[in-house]
Amino acid sequence: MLLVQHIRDHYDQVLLGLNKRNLKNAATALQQVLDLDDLRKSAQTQRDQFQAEANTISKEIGTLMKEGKTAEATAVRDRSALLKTQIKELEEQHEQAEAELKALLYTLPNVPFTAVPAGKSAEDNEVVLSHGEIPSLGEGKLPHWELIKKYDIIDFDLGVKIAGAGFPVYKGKGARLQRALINFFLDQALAAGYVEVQPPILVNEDSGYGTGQLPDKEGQMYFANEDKLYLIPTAEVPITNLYRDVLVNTSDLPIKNVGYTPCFRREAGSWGAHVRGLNRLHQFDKVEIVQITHPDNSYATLEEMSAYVQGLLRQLELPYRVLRLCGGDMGFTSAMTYDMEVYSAAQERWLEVSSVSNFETYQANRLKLRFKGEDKKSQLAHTLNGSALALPRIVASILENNQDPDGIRMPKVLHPYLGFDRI
RNA sequence: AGAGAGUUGGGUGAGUGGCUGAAACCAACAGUUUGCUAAACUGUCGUACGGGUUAUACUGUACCGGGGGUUCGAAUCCCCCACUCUCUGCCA
Repeated sequence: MLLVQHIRDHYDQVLLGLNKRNLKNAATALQQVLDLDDLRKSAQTQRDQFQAEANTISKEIGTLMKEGKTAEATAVRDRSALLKTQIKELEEQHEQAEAELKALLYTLPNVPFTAVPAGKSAEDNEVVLSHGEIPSLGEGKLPHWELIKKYDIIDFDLGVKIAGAGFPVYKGKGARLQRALINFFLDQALAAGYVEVQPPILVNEDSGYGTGQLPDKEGQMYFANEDKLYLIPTAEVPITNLYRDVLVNTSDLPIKNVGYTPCFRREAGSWGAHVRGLNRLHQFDKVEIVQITHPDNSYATLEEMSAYVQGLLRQLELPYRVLRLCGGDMGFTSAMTYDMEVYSAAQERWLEVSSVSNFETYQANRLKLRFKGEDKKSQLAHTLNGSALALPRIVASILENNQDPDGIRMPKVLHPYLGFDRI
């Protein structure tokens, strides 16, 4: 959520940023924010004055009663009653302005960082770099949804029986590959200084608001109605919310956490020709890295996290490219995002396997995640996160890129985790 | 799921409807002193939103799990909700 004070102080910059996102009526919305805030303030100032008077009167009455001056006390009481109705009126004004302001702020996305390119869709994203060679497979190359049947390692039909489309069943070497990747990713993160956490995979409403999935993406999360809990779409939600309502010391920063969780996404309305096989699932596994940093360091950290994720892809021997997302394609809460895509050689297309973002104070403001600076004033920290990595599309590209007539070659780094080197 | 108990500042923990933004202790921070360490002593020490100021100072209001009510006045009384703990039940 954007800070009103920030909008006030950097109006032009915020407006420019929101325009970069192609947000309609940005200027109107911002002006409305300021108006509502003014309204809120003036109502509060007046209410506080009346309340102060009422408080004084109450004390007077107490004294008068003690001294037995009942008649005088009753007289003062009338004034108090009048104040009370005025206070109530102003209170309502204040609450309404505040509620409207909050609702409006919830609809405003984060302001893109200056380095974010303008643009409307994925086509306008900027390719920052590419790495690795795109393998040229001969005739008879199979897409991963054929390979998994051929080698009987992932079964979608069984998943349909148990749950529905988009819930695969991993079997035999397929299951082992999942476990190997998870352990490999976790071990790498540990080596890079991340502290592992195993969070709940169902979260309450407050957590959903904390990281911005609510109210923006309400319909995209599975909801356990009986207990009012959401199944997490990403470990970002529970891990970042560990720090909701937390005031940390500057010396505690940066905080680095990594966690493996299954992720659940309803993906309502996003099924089509390009989502066969592992390309899009309702349930998938992901290892997520989260950092909480001092505002001065967050962009250096973003680069560090990007480099870290690229290191994983190199070790897995996958050709990849890094995109800097344009304003129109960036997530609602992000100030800048890098997407990492691997090349899937049978499908002959790039697949997004990681998204690394800096949210600046956007999440921290909702979370009330602050640190005490050297001037002993508390200020909002910056939050970042990234997939490191999401499994299904990694699996898809490993299977497709490494296929040969004799089977599928496994990346070297996984051999110790797998206990085999081919499928 | 049933019954009971509870929820107060960073922590522990007092608190008869006005003298309580809240005792005390601990922690933290600053300082004094004994050669250093330890100890002792003194002081500071919640958050949010306003007013005010170049910035301080100063100042108002709210907050004792959340919401509502009674009252001139609520941490304290009443109602609803959430959560935690204990026992019983169930269970990996």
